[in-house]
Amino acid sequence: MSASKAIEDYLKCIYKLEDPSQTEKGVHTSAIASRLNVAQASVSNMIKKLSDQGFVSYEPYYGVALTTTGRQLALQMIRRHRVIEQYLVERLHYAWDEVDAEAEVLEHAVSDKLVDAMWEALGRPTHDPHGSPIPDQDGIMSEQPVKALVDVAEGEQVKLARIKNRSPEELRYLTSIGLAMGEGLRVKTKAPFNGPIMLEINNELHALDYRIAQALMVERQHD
Amino acid sequence: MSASKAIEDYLKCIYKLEDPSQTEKGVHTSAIASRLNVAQASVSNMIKKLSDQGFVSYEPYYGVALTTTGRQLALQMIRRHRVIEQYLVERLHYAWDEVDAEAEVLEHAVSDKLVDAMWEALGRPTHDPHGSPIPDQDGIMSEQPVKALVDVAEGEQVKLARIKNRSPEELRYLTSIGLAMGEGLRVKTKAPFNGPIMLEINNELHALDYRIAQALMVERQHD
DNA sequence: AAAAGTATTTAGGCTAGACTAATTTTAAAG
DNA sequence: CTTTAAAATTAGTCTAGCCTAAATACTTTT
Ligand SMILES: [Mn+2]
Ligand SMILES: [Mn+2]
Ligand SMILES: [Mn+2]
Ligand SMILES: [Mn+2]
Repeated sequence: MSASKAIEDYLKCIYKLEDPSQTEKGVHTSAIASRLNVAQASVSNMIKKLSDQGFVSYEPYYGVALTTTGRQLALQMIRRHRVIEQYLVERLHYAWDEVDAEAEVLEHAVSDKLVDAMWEALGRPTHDPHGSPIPDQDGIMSEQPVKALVDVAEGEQVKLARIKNRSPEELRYLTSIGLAMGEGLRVKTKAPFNGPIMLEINNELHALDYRIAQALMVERQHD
Repeated sequence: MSASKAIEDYLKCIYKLEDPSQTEKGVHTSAIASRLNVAQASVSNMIKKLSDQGFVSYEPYYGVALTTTGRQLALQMIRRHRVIEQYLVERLHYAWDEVDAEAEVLEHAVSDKLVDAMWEALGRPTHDPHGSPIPDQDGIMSEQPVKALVDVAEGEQVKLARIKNRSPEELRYLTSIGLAMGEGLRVKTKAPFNGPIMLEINNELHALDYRIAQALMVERQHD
């Protein structure tokens, strides 16, 4: 009996919520509920099941944490998702704002064999169309040392390395101002109070909202 | 609200059962139950739902027939299934006995956009890896005038045009005796009482079981 | 035309996942 | 150290699909 679509999405969600924080507290059920757009009661229910099946450890009123098994399954799903995204862009002419919705469904339907066939056909890619790393067959994923655009100092020249944003509308907006993976940009000014960030892209000036900038990860431009 | 996986499979199943017979009676619920491996009561239930949603017309104790809407959806699913099969063989090195299981799941997960992208990438193929015709975007499917191998007269030379069989084991067996799509063969003798059929393939003689031969469709060899 | 045999439907249950409303627990504020 | 607010759990429903067992309705045989 393999994991259901629901279980797969919950594990993926928990993985993404526990990753960045590194706080000693577990993932809150409310965070899961809001990310998956389900009621908190539904999460409580599902967490109990995930715990019974050994995918998470759980302390009521405290938080959830993936077990080794759970993390493996989560990484397998992330691999599936990202390989599919990359394949759609590389081989079937999808745009980077179209792949996430398709992958979100397909990830539950493809076999391991198919994922590996796509991965091999692409030449074992290491990153998806948004710059996120693709775990290998053993679930090992290299996290690149990139930093958030909002932390870049004024005047610095960087290039776009990763976009942690799945909204098609926002992705299209970024395209429209000339941003694409690997594209160079310079931070001109940063308004206070988490205000807009002025960017120079292709000799054009653009004001980028702080919330959007938070999802953009950059690395120093190799001269 | 689009059709569920279950509904899609039921419609596809009904389509295939009503196609060959051309009897004036509808499709029997027992036939659906045995083909889908579910209990008859489950079929009764689902038929009621399909009828409510306008996919089939239904006369209790008589039979089921697809409506125009139902047939359209069924043909869309068949298109999806066969495009996926062909894509897996042509682009991802699948063997013809491996594609059906994968397609049976994927057909419920792919978008129309993806199916069309695969179809275009392949150059708008007209047939799947087993020789079955692929409906076009409007659901129009050309039925080729082939005949069953069991109806071929002794001595006749024909070529394999289609295999109505999804069992990986039997498909591999056919491969092992030298049969592939388009492969030429000659019927040497046909044993009585639906007995084995002796075939000459590549100058080798093979005895083929009648039940397997029923699924093989052939056309006259173009000299 | 009645009896026996099939085919089909009905009745009643089960599991997975979701929801709302009500309650309980923990955290934050005064 | 209370009071209040927020977070999480429990209780009770719902829908989709499936199941088994029992009751009907056709069909065939005698
Ligand atoms: Mn998903
Ligand atoms: Mn992505
Ligand atoms: Mn299917
Ligand atoms: Mn096929």
